[in-house]
Amino acid sequence: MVSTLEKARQDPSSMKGKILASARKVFGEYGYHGTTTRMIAKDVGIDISTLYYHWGEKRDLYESVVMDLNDEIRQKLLEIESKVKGKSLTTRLEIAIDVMCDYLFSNPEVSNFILFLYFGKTRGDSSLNFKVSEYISNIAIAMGLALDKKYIPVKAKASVIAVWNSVLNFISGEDFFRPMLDIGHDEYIVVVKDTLKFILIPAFTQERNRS
Amino acid sequence: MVSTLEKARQDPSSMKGKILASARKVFGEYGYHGTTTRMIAKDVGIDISTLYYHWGEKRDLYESVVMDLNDEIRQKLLEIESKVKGKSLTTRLEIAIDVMCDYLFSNPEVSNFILFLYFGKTRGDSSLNFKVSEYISNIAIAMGLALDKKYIPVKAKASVIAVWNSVLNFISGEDFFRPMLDIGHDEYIVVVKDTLKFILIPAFTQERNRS
DNA sequence: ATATTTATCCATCAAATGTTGGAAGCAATG
DNA sequence: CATTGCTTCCAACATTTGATGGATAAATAT
Repeated sequence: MVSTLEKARQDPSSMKGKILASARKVFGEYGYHGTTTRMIAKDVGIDISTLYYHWGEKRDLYESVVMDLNDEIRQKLLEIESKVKGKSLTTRLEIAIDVMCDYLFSNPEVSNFILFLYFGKTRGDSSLNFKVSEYISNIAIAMGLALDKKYIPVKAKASVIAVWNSVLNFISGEDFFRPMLDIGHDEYIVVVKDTLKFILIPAFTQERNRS
Repeated sequence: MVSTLEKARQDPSSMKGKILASARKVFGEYGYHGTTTRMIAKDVGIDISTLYYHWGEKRDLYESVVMDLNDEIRQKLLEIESKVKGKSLTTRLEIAIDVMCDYLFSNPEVSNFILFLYFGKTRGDSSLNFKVSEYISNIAIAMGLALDKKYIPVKAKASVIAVWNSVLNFISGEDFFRPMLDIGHDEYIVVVKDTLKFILIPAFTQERNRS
């Protein structure tokens, strides 16, 4: 399963690849239960049987999307990790925010999909395990919030989670929030980046002397 | 519709009230499409026909939940507004975070429901308008982030949105995030409040001198 | 006590949805 | 050309799901 999945990723022009891309998109918009196999097939432009021929059950297709996303995000985080090496904490945060925002704004269905995964239950089968856990730890280390790889403070992890969530929310909630701000898409991107930096950088860079 | 809705809120022991509460819970867990009318009926402990007798179509029930939540949240925000009056900015933020966290941790289905509303599309009919817009502005004013009620800076609004989202995410994502932190529920609440304060208070209280 | 309204359930329907079988196209191979 | 294997579509099936009609009981009114 994994090998065929990777093949589909490597060749987005193949039918399996096209289906996977559409599935990601539609699942991301409507969630698991909100998506019908017919919707995905229609998005690809094929008959529903063809979809089943390539991917089997709906659940299997869904899980393939999860694994696919897992890989893609791990790669993105590795990219960030290498880019921030040796920089100051402020610069590290700025780079991380910029790279993640650029990536997610270019692939908005990604953050939507992940949020569904976090907060929505799927009837019947137990929820999938999206391996954020290791990501969080890696980010904490890359950001310099944890010194010892063995022991990462709860506060550091929680902070990373908060940041990660903020990013996802701004991207996924654009349709909801942008009208409130009464600005265009491009300006929205700038505002999001600025706001994230405005909120996050002081927290992590200043000395804390609070109760 | 509104009057009957309010009646149901006022009397949670009535059948309409019990259905509304169950609907809120199940819709919050599984989203609109993930929820079946039979699931709600089962949660209440009644036959599906009885549910339809009281609330009519699924969509109507769903919209009633939205309106119900709207009222409840508006009330919560008014409560916060009165509590923070005259306090320092730091204290205002602390109070707001505490009150909202306490409320949402006691009613976890609320934040889940709202997140579905933000990020999930529902097939067919257009999305409901959850009136966050006015909330955001009111909070910005109550927090002292905006001086002029007529003109609220984009940055202030965006900041409030970020805060609001962070709270919702931590509460809704407890099942997902708490295992990463390897702590219990009560400690999780403490960590969430601390993390939010840790991140948010410096951002809003310090003088900013950034590019 | 009788009539009327209200509330609940059982059985059922129609549409939507996940899934499959089989026929038909199509390319490569012998 | 015939055969084989791969791909696609049409049609259909079984289940789920939103929704309703009608019988029955419980409450209320007259």
